[in-house]
Amino acid sequence: MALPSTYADRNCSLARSLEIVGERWTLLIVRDAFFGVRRFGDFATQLGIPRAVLTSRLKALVREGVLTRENGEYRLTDKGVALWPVVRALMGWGDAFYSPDGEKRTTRHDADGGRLDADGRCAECGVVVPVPEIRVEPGPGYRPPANPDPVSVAMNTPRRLLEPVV
Amino acid sequence: MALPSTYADRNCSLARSLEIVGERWTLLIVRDAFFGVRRFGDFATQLGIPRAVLTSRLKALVREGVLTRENGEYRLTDKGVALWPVVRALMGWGDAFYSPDGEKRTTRHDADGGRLDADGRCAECGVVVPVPEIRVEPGPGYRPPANPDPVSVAMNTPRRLLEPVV
DNA sequence: GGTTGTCAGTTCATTCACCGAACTACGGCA
DNA sequence: TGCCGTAGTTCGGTGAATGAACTGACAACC
Repeated sequence: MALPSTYADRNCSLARSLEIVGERWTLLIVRDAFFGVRRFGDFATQLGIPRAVLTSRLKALVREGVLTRENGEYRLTDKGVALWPVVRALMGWGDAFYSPDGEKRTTRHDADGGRLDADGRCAECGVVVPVPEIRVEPGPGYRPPANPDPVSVAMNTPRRLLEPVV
Repeated sequence: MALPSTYADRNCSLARSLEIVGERWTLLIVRDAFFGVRRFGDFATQLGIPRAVLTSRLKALVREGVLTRENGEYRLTDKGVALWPVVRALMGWGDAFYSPDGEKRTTRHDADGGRLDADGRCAECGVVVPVPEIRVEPGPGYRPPANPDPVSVAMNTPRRLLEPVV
């Protein structure tokens, strides 16, 4: 998004956040990182994003401390992992209003298999499950794509968040 | 944002949500609506957004059922109010990483004055407070602007969400 | 050593969206 | 009738996104 740097309303953290993650593609890159995508080429093929734009976005995310870049792999930092409630809230809203057959992805507590509610709390044990212990799997609203690329296939296989797709 | 309409990953509600609220300015307009802004001119002055862009965004939000337009006033629908967790999550992340003196806005349960946690739950009575019963007031990280416009002044006065600024 | 392939990123011409300022439409109202 | 405020629209200039082609580094293989 890149609101004007001399932004009028400096008193809103929403505006501040959007300066970082509000630009086009950025939050989708972060989502892919949660789902285990780490390599430049995998982001590019999964998102269909122009490579120049991907380069620019990854640089910005590394500069802002949302991702780290270590020997060719991009990974979420703690600051990046802290974006999970944002991703969860947006996925929840989309599921609620644009997915008539139910959520497209189900999240569970990997340890006991309990479903997670809108706040990320496990229905079995009641704790707010940390991101690395969340398992994601296709939900009732999921529709398999016609020509899936290998990265998408891996992403839609039941898996824990942050685990590499390799 | 307006991702290409022939979007590759139709299986992600995050992408679907971003098609609606991911464009530049859109979420700031929604935030203003939560804070009681209802009139075209008030959105324009408070956000400093080009009027043509504001027209386009408001039309899109009405078309998508996030806002209604009734005799010159734009208001959040239930679908729009359902975006509150998204706004709250983004404000929380910005507060956590870009506001060293603490949150810029504090949310309370208007009935008993209890602080709300990250999930919107009242520290006093423990319930998840419905949006119209949430009171917002400047927090410890708030910095009064130099030349505040009347709309900003009204928005930064303690008030309940959705109450008109007039 | 040379060929082939892959991966990560750059370059470039085109298209598109945003920007700011000026302009229009329209309803009060005196 | 003239003036003012609100809510938009129009328009030329500018910057960013797009997609395709290109570069350069590196490794495997023969």
